Amino acid sequence: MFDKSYQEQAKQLVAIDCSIFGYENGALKILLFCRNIEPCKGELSLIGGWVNIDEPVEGAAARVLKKITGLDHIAMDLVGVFSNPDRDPGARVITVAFNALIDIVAHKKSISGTFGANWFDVSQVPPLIFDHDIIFNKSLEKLRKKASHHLVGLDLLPPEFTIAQLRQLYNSIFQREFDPGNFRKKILSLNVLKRLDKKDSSDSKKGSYFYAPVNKDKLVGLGSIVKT
Amino acid sequence: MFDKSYQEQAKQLVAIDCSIFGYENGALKILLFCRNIEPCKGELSLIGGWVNIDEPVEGAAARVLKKITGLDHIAMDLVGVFSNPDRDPGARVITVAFNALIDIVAHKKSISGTFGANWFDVSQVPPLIFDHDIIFNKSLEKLRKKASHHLVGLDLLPPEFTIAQLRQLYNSIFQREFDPGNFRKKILSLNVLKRLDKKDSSDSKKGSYFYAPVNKDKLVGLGSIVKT
DNA sequence: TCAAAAGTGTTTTTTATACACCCATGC
DNA sequence: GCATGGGTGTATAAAAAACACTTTTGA
Repeated sequence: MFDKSYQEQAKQLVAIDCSIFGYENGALKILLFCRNIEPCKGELSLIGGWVNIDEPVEGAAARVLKKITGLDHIAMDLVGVFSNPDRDPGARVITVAFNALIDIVAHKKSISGTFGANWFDVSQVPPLIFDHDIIFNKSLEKLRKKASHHLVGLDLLPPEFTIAQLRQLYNSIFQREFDPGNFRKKILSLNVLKRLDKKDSSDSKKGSYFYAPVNKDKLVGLGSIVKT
Repeated sequence: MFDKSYQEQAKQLVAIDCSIFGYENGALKILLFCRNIEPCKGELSLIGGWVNIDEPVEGAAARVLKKITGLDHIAMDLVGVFSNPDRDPGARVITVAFNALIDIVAHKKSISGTFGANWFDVSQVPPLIFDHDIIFNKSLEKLRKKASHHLVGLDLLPPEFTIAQLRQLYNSIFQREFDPGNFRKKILSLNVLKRLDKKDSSDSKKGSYFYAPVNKDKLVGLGSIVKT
């Protein structure tokens, strides 16, 4: 039901922006970049990139993430489309925003510093360029929504982790304290984690067992994990 | 963190598509259109339109909806971005998909027939052009997700409705039978509807009270209405 | 009078929450 | 031994689900 033919229609610039989340030292972090072109050169932003005409927007996001992190198959979710005509003072640019969740510990060395990238605690994010503040806020909201019915820990934590580490991650995502006993029961009742024979002794004298997902595909549709 | 300057980047066509949902005679319906331009002229599709360079994507969607339905302020939600390079055989077109919920009864006359538009029961949707089948499926999924924590009835039903009508709407959205007693209790416990003094006698001898929202703004964040 | 849907009440089950308490161990 | 976080159990509260029953009234 198009009211103008394809030829008559104006084309426009399309970009993607990614909120790259990581988790380290009990805090949820986001990767921010020092912009190296005008306008707003030198200011902080989410990572972005153009969408080429021969790739879907998810492809563009994956390409940018690969370049930044060296990783394929990063967990990604659509956050929204930001398209106010004047959102980018350089030109009319429609941007599609994604969340990306990565395991900082395993990949920190290759990321931080390069591309002018630095991790920031999500509770202490400085002002960003354009509408990136708005995008970031919506990203965080989406992350919380996702975490409430999906074990996001498995993307943000190393492949083997303790229940306490997962709980602390949830504490930092939702900015509240989950009861250790109840959280453990809830998570284990989902039947998606198996206990390993290894223990982690860095956080307690007794040591706590490592867990790993039984099956990465079984981590969706878990019902509510936490109330929102 | 753009790797090419604005000038070097290829521009592209951006469109919106809307899944317009309505509810009538106990069935959830979607408005489909007979496409009047090539390619795929004469086949069925969702309603779409180009995004102009001086408007956000939501603006384009609202503009198209206004043209089709005559209505402003239609409830809209982002469904997703569909951008496979070959999704539209006519050209590379990135489309942003939205859900729109409208009250069929009040506006049917002005819609059906015009623009080659017709309402289809969501359980009997014929094949659509391009990737519109995929878009439609995702739209339905999003509608269910929204309905599980938001009283979507208030957009799909007339301004005054009975609890039974709302329940039947939920039955048709989720394709299951909600218990009349429990559904009533759940809805009324949300404290967002007020009972009117009028009764509707079309569905029962006894007649049932009409209800209306106390405040349109209070209909978000209601916690879970139905389990998903 | 009776069928049919509206509306209310009760019981049972499930789930969430609060919190007491034992366990293992490094200091 | 004892402080510390891991891990388990239990008691309570809240929510969801199942379902019995009462009300109203047109046919």
